[in-house]
Amino acid sequence: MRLRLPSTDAECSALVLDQGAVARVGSQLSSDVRVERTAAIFSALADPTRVRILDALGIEELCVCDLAEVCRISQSGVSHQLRLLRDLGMVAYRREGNRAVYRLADEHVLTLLVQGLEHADEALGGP
Amino acid sequence: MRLRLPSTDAECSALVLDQGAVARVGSQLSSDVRVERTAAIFSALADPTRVRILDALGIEELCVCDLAEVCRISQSGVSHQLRLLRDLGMVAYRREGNRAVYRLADEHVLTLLVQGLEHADEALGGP
DNA sequence: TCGGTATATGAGCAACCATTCAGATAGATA
DNA sequence: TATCTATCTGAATGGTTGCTCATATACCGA
Repeated sequence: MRLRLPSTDAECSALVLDQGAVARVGSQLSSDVRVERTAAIFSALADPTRVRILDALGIEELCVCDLAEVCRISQSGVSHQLRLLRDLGMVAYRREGNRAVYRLADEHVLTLLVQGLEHADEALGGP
Repeated sequence: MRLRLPSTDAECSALVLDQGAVARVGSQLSSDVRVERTAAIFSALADPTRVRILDALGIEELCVCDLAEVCRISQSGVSHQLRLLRDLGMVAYRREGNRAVYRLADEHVLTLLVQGLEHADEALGGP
């Protein structure tokens, strides 16, 4: 019993070496939506500017202009990134006169970020 | 006292609204290397194929060919991604005859992955 | 040594993305 | 109302990247 039709990829003629393992793993593997949503979450943290934005908001809430200063990119650039983070529910904001004051949406975001930062520290002695 | 020279960006004329906040955050912000290393780690998890690879290896170790089957891409594609993950120290492998059997490098990788997966589950009821 | 098989690597391509520029929108002040 | 400021948004662009094809390397059995 084969798990899929022959690939269009010419090189994969043998298809599977250990059918048992493939079946076991295949049945326990996360669903496509779950995998894609996870990748999307990590994608949000996969850019230095966004990491800096979230790191900054983890310290205290800031308006767009000040975020631009802290992140050393244009205000427009920050705004684009903030929209992305907003759409993903990672940051929230309130209007205060002209300003839009942004903050982290919840603790969970900070937890994930901090774990990444710590992981980065550990990688110091790595290859 | 201004924190930097006037930006090349035409629109950011005011530069900073709350100098105090910018100074406070700027002094506590993570260093550039730390931020970039963190983004690099998250980048490794920012692709559905790599999430699938790590998720699969979190269940049991697999050879390249079987990983290709599980991830439904070509063997070459998996090999490229595995090299990336290897260079980042996220997976390790042993040779077994012709095969290269891959496994997760350490627990920390799985922890990070699982947190992302759980975060993805929570986002179900989101916007 | 000679095929056959498993993996790795390089080139090329199509898609995506982060940034900036230019302009639009909205609130504050006069 | 008019003006200034803060933010947002669309378009254009340079750079990155994930994939496949083609090929190279390495290991095994005959």
